[in-house]
Amino acid sequence: MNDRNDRQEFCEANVIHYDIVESVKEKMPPEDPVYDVAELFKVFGDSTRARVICALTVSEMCVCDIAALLGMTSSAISHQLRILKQSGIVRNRRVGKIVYYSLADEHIRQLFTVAFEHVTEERGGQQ
Amino acid sequence: MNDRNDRQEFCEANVIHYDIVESVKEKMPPEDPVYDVAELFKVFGDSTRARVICALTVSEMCVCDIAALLGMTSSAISHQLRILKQSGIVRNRRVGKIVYYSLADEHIRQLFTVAFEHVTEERGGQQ
DNA sequence: TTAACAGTTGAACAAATGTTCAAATGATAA
DNA sequence: TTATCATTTGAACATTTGTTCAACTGTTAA
Repeated sequence: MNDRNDRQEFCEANVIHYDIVESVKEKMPPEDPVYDVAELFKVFGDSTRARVICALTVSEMCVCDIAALLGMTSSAISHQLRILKQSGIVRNRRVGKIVYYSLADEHIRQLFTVAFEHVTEERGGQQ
Repeated sequence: MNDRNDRQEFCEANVIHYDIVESVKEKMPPEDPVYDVAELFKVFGDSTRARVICALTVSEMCVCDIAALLGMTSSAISHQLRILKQSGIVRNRRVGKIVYYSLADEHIRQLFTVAFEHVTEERGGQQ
């Protein structure tokens, strides 16, 4: 399309280190999964949802109990559970009027475990 | 403070399973770290920052090159790098006019690796 | 059927957030 | 010194987002 090689889509004007930019462009993970990862982290990045997930780490729970545990309304929790379900983070099963939610994937636990290690080590750490 | 026992701060009105709520309340991780974890995930949860982090996974880079690589302005990148630095996710070193940024912690790589596994396994998975 | 209750849903609102733009640093070279 | 360039910063703006409120499902029990 252009006069030069077509593998650089970025604006050439301000690049300082061509070789590094090229190398990183080749080696960094493909775009789409990165957006998916960001989307996953975004879902984790709300304190209410994070607390819900931590609760479900311990035990399956119904909406009512989660709301009571966290001191919030069932409506607010239900809204968040819907987001968590859409993201494939939680599952639910219905027993009569009650809907029980639980974690859908073992990765979730793993991610929170590593994240906890990070923030607890950080205590009194750099900056 | 109340007539009953004082270990339940939650609203009793709508709790269905007292025992489970009590049990989860005891076993779930303490509040403060959960908020820190949510904060960490929130920083990861922006696609620009996630892409910056993925780039820095490959190599240390300067602001200019990151901006060129991602097709964004240096200003936008600088704003995000500031957030990443404040969160202890990246470090920087200055060489003349140029400021190089790199990942500050090995946990970052680990978290992104597990997250990538999750989203790639999910492809064509449930829901 | 009716009443009661767990849960869901949509609209509305306030609060938080990311990018742009312009101006300001801070370092190099002339 | 002055000019140039990489980077930073603050204000402004549009967009996104979480909670509340009210109404609505859908199931159980009378």
